[in-house]
Amino acid sequence: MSDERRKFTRESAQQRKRTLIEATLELVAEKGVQGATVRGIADRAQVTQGLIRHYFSSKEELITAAFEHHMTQMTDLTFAPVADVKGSARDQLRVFVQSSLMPPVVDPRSIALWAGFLNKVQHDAQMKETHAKTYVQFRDRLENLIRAALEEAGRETEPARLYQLATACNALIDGLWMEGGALPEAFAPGELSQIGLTSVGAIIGLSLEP
Amino acid sequence: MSDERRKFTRESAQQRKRTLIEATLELVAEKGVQGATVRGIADRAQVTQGLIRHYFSSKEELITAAFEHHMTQMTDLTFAPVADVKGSARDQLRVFVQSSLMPPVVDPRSIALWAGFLNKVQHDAQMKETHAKTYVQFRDRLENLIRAALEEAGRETEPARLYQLATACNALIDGLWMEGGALPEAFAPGELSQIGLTSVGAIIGLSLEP
DNA sequence: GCGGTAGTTATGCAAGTGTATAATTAGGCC
DNA sequence: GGCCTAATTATACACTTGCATAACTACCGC
Repeated sequence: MSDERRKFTRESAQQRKRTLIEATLELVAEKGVQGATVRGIADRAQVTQGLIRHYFSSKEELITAAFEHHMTQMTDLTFAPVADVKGSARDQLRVFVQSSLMPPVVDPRSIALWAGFLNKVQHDAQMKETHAKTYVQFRDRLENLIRAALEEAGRETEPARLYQLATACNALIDGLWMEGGALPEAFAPGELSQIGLTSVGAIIGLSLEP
Repeated sequence: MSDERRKFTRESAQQRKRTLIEATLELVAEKGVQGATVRGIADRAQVTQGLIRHYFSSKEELITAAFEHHMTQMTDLTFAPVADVKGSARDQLRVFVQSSLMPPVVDPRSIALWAGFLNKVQHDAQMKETHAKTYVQFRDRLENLIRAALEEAGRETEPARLYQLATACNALIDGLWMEGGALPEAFAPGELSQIGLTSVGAIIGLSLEP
């Protein structure tokens, strides 16, 4: 009697979409966008493939939704820790750099997702916009933190210079993030944060170490 | 008379393999590894798909060969410019940083390839090794250049500190490389090199600007 | 010129792909 | 408790995929 019709429970649209998106992200991280097949996603989410079409009009739409969900989550993850800091601007900058270079932000899965989505990002206008927006958001936040920390130390900085500093620090953080995710075993816990703090401090000329 | 058998010319194994590998790299950059189908690669190389099997026992093998070819080429591209520099160690470091942040090293295609191959790199032992080796090679070269430049300036540096400096500069370069490739329109020509030079100089405490 | 061989093309196949649609059934509502 | 509808499953289809194998032909050595 193995050919009984599968039992199921109804779920809210929100809940189901979320489950499907999370299954999608898992598979994209593991096998890339093309490797994340409709059937694979359905299996992972413990539903049948037809249900995907019920919530998303195409695989394309599901992928886009998953990408947006992931980007939002990454932004939240990096911005949340600094929101709790009540200390000086320098402390806020320090926490921002540190938390950007620790799990769960630094994670092989994050890198895999970034890489998995990149092709789509370069071809799909909507995803490209989401990507650019997230980048600018991160960079601007960093620039503001740097400006505040420098002002606090009594150092006025002209905008062009500030832009350069933020771009450099952003690249440094991204590079460490990438290396930490791509070669996880190459770095001890806390090592990336340590290097990040020292180097951002050197770039902007203001020590961030306690 | 459209059903005539296709005309062809015989080529050396080396030449054919190279053509196939280059077609593969183009397609992986455009659509990722899964999107680079055997038929698509054959089309791009202007041969029929059966020929691929004649030179590579599987798609897997072709992908691996293409990856290795690409990594070798990237390494050559970054190391060649500095080999021509006869000046001081500081000059060599300067040229290394500059050329790593200019075309053809900085290129949307390079990023797309990096991203396209990443999944395979994380799952395939041979590709993982090639990747790690290339990373270490680049990092060590950078470390040696930094050490030489600092020594030249009369500054001895302990190994642990040197390791940190090299890792940080490496991350900075990688981050700028990534951003330049992923958001090409966001940077003016020469801007990445400029930011790279200033920031590497700040990190190691030795100005690289002429 | 002229075979012969290996480089190349053509064809076929089973498995997997996204999408469409019909058939069921869970669970809220009266 | 028994409908009724929307959530879910099941099935089908046309197409693509990597791989295998048979058929052909360009070109080297004689």
